[in-house]
Amino acid sequence: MPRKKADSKRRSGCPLNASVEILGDRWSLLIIRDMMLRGFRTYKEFLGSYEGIATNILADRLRKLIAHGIITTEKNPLDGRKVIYSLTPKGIDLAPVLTEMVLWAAAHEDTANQALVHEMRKDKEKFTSAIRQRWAETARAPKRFRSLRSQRLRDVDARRARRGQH
Amino acid sequence: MPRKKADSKRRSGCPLNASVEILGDRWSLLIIRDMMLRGFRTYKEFLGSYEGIATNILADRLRKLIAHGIITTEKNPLDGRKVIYSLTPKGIDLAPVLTEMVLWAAAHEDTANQALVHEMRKDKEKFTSAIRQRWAETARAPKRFRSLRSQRLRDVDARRARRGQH
DNA sequence: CAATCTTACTTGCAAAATACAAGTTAAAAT
DNA sequence: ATTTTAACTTGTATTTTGCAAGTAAGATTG
Repeated sequence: MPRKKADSKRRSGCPLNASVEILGDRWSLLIIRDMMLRGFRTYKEFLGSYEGIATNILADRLRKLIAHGIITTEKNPLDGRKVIYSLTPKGIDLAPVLTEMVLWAAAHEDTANQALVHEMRKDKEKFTSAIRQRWAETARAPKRFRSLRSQRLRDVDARRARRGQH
Repeated sequence: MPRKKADSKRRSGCPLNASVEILGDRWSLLIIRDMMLRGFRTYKEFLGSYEGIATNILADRLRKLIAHGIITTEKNPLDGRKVIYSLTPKGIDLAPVLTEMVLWAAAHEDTANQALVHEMRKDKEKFTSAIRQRWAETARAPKRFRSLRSQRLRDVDARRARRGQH
């Protein structure tokens, strides 16, 4: 079974064209950014992101990212409503692409988040390997239990806080 | 006069969002690839590129790339019909972005052009600085005369060849 | 345990972007 | 003087996007 498969409808075999066909829209990379940098894992979190993606577009993009093997889903066993989205190795490999796009815009456009940019610029390698590190700790199977447990604790806290506000 | 200017309509200040709003479509980066890697400079060359961009879309993308300061135009003084498109420093700074996108797709998708990919993978820095080098030689003002002269000679050759075919 | 929330979606429709075909205009070549 | 070429523009159909309003399954609350 081949791990790579040619998309028969592709306009050309150029690797840049492949990237552009998969990632070349106004939302896909922002979703990946939210997963990679902000640790977002649920539909609701993506919906709440600052840029304000529409719910139908979000559903469509998630579907496409899954189809391209960039993310995967699993159910949260502690709350059957929640779907947990995770980056695959292919997805986490987009870290250098994101990094270069951030650095380019930071150099040539008027943008915010200079702290992030400085960290990236200081040592790209270090930055992307730190991303990988966190991903390996939270998203991969071996340590899943810890991850789910801390998620559950956070949920309990959130509920308690909400009650407190009413 | 500030070299960077905030786009008031931007969805967020995140640098990745800026990149995605400027470059996030199916054609812009392909045009930049053709300029950077294939040395394309004219409308007709872009139109003839393998992926087959539609003429109205091409005109629109070129206009937007100019508006964003990524490319510039000048008239070819030897042929008043021709417009010469060039990458600006901001445009050539996209080389690392292109490189990472190519390497990502080459690693995870079924793509062609393995020679290019190997060269990129062997030494990214070397590759992007070679791109810069060529750009500095052909696109910048100081050596323009040589560039235009060789263009004229190529035109003459092309005409001679066409006549030969009839 | 019935009513109410939450979460992750889907559906319908208007507006915008894209693609395709067919012009148009200015300059160059014949 | 006529034809060709280069760089576009102008319709128009199709596709994609965005917005508002559902819906269904599961969890929480009184």
